[in-house]
Amino acid sequence: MYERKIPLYLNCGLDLIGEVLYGKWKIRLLWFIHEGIQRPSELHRKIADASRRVLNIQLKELEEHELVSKIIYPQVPPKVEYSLTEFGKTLIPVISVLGHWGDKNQERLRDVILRSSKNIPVG
Amino acid sequence: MYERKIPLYLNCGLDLIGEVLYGKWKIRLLWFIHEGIQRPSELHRKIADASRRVLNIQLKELEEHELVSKIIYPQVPPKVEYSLTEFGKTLIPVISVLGHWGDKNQERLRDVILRSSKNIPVG
DNA sequence: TGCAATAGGGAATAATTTATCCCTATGCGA
DNA sequence: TCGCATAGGGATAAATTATTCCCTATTGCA
Repeated sequence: MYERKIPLYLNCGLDLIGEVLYGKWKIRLLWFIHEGIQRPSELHRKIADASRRVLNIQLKELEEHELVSKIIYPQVPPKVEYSLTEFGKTLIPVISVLGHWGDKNQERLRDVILRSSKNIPVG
Repeated sequence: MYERKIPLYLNCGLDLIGEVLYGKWKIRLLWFIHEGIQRPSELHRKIADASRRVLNIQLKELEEHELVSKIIYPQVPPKVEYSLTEFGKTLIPVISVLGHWGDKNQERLRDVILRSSKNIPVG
């Protein structure tokens, strides 16, 4: 397992929420699970850009952080279902706020992000 | 300059806000600037854990994303001041929501994060 | 039998992000 | 003159995160 070399910063609320939400696909995972997409294979299909591997790893972290819970049905072929814990559900309004801000400012954001990524000076 | 090899995902609002807020120190920078700490040297002192270099880079990205604006006073020794743009100010309530959730759940978060980072199974 | 679907781990590598170190430049005060 | 403060860039190394590829196992279906 990977061992951190730079310590975590857990001083304030912003550090803490950052720690559990930081990860390329985590917010999306939480959101899709919230929307009822609960089986790993479905999540993989929905988030096709991500490698299966990372999704598994990030799901496990979400579980360790008690944001989602996992039920393994003793069947073959295997069946697994994720759902939000009560704690995880409290994050949904927070994620909503993020999403709304992004949606509301879509055009401008797309514009500045693309311009910045191409390193075009601000006109 | 670094050239991306994996394309950006700019589909929904969550992707977009992620793109501008992703970066180890960006939220903190926005917050401190919001609180009136505006000169680079002050920001460096406040965020002492970060290397000066990255702060400069992330400030420049925030500027390219039109969240902060920069005034360079033609003086020696140089004087520079950052402030939030109108657009940047609209992010403050969003960051507040993040911070509040983190503050409210401080203890639990600290607990699960530390446990997870030490790879101790959920008891 | 051969292949798809299911869930997921190991190892190695690539991509990306941060950190470290050193350099420029100027005026002020000891 | 020496050293500090100011702001910030270049090159390179280190740390972190994500991707790719390959492997396990079982049942059902053609």
